[in-house]
Amino acid sequence: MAKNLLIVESPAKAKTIEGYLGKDFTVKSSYGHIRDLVKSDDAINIASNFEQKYEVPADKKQIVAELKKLAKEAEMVWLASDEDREGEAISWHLFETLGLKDATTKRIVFHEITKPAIMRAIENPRKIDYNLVNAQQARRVLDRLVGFELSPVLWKKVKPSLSAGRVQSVAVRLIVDREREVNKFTAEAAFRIAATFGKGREAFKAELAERYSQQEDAEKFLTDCVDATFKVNSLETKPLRRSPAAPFTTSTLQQEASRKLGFSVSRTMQVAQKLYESGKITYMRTDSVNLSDTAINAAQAQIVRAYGEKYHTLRKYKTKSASAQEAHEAIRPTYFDVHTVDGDNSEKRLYELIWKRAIASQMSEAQFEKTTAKIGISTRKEELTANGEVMKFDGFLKVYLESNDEDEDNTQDEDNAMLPPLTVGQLLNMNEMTATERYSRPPARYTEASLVKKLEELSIGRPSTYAPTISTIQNRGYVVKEEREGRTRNFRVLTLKAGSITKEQRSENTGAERNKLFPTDIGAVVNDFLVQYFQGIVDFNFTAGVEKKFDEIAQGLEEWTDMIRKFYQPFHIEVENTLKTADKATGERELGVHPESGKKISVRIGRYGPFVQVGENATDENPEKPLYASLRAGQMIETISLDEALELFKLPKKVGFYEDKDMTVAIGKFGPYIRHNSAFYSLPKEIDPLDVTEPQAIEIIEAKRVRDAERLIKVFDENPEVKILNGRWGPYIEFEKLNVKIPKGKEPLELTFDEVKALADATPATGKKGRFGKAAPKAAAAKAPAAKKTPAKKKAPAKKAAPKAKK
DNA sequence: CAGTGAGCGAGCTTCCGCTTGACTT
Repeated sequence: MAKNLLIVESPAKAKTIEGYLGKDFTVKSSYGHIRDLVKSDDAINIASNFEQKYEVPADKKQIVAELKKLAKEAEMVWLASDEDREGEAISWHLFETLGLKDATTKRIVFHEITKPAIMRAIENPRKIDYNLVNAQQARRVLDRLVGFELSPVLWKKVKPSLSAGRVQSVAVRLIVDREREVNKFTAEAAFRIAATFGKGREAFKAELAERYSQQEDAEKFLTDCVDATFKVNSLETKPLRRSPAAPFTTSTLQQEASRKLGFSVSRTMQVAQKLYESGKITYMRTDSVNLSDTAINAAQAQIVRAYGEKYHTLRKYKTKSASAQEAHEAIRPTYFDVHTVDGDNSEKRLYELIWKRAIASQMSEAQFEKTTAKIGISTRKEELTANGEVMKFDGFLKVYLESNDEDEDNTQDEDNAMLPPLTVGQLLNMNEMTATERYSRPPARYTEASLVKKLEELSIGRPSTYAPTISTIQNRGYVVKEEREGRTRNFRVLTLKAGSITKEQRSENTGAERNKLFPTDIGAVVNDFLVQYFQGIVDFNFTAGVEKKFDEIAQGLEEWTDMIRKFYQPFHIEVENTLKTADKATGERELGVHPESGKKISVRIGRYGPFVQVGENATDENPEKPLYASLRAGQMIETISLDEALELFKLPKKVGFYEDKDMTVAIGKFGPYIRHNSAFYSLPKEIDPLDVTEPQAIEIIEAKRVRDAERLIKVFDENPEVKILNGRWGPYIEFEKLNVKIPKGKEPLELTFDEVKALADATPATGKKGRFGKAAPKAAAAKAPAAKKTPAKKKAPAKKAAPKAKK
């Protein structure tokens, strides 16, 4: 039996440390927090000084039991959870729950998992820091009070099952605000003048700083240049240096993996977790840019060996973020001499990114020489500017270049091309000059990763919660991650070449979006409600403010219950007042009146989502019912126009008659469809649902029947609900409601009913509730539909069309 | 899976931060 039990938070960490410490130590993991506030409303007794009721959740019972047993047998228990607020609280919960004794318990901390760091920690034990624990309790209690008092207000005033919280509600607000900025934005066009000079490889480009909003002015400029001579007025050369970025934190890793690899933040974390568990990288949930001395030395050795001494520069990075708690190192490879790893493609690519970024962070600056040439025009006082950049030393760029969110913007291309040798006074031959109309761009919508960046800047959320927060706001239906098609827009180009000016109109696609976050109507309504009644909570500085208080508590300068009381009393009064006085929020907006009937047309949120209503609600005096139509995907209450709303009432519409039944056309969740004899037939994209003719509709129905017939391979006489079908991935068995795979090598047509039944019995039922069914039966019904919206599953329906079309 | 848009009012929903599995396509 080991004399010492050492408890850390993560099992992977436990394994590593066990290797450092030898036989006298058993190292175990608590798997994070082992206790939490009870789920019910009596978790915090407000009248009794915010006394909390904690419990060990079901999935932690086993761990706690094991730790308890080991603790009893050990001579000394070492609590080695992280050195931050949450970590200190974990140690305290362990102390309380395991029934530890002061005399046989030691608290130790380290910021890096290296042997010297661990040994140093063991030589310098301390006691649990109760100020820090109190700061965590304040954080926990505040979040619970906010979340569990605000959410029920939303259930009453907006819709059941909604949620609000210190972090998620601000995240939604950022997205709603940004969407409104984009909607408000009007693009302004201006002509940019650019010219090319020189021949072949010596050709270069120069631009005019001024922009012309009027075409006449741009044209005048070009006309003036027809007979002008061009001369180098001045040349300036100056050195330019670029430094590498700091090694990754959780937030910067998520951003770069999104930009460079196209990963969602949750994918990044899943892949990083795998790399961490297999010992390839250090811990992936960190806000620190610090590297251990061991790491710095190892990186240096790698760089010197691979690239030479002059490529190495020792650098120590300081974390910018004020809220950083720095319990870990930056994310880096465990061993710098491992350049690539085994595993699937995403693991390889993410590892490579982490390796390069960490190595580059210890490399020398890149050096450039930037040349600026001003070119005079004999007929105008303005000058053209040409920039050229020559790299003198690549430095860290040998391995890594950080990208930024504006990389897609290629309007400024070739900005750092090379210039040919030039001299002041030199006359230049102009090849071509253009005046191109360019539009200003609206602020960019958030991606998952740029939202994380913004939240981190506001000190909202922690490395362990960025990815879950982004899932939450999508699962609640406040936000959707979507593609949007752009529209074409014309722009004018004037070209001066060989002494004459030509004008042409070109077109570009604008406003197209990929994987951007859009607010939904419910997101906007909830946000506006919270902004109106709970300004203080959704204020962007709310978290920063309470964090300051938590710090004071951690330093022992303030009593945590005092702080919470000062917050809670006014907050709770606001909650009560809002419940009493606020109207139900539906986001209702009046669009105008119907051009023919003169009836009022309005949009609002109903039980099944946003819809348009024509006419007033029925009353005793006026029993006529209003007309309703749901908004379509991509339409919003805030932006829908009267014409678009009227358009929605053109469907469903009768198309004709076939086999003694009506055919109607409408648009559903999965696009336009024809309905005939209570069956549905999807409309191909090329056909506008408003223009479908009777023969077209019949053709579509017949085609679907043929496909269905081809799909059916065999029906069993024993049970007509058992069939062999041809699916997207070949033949499969449909056994009542269950889909069953056919084992390889079996001929589908030769299967007997008994064989099929045996296969079906061996196939576990897949019901959507299955996953939540056991652990949280109550949550199953509510969560199953929400889960459908997860982005990972979106791909399937999109691809479905392809194989079908081929036939 | 694709019509709906009221209410007799049961019983439910919900927060943020620490950690990993165990699920399916």
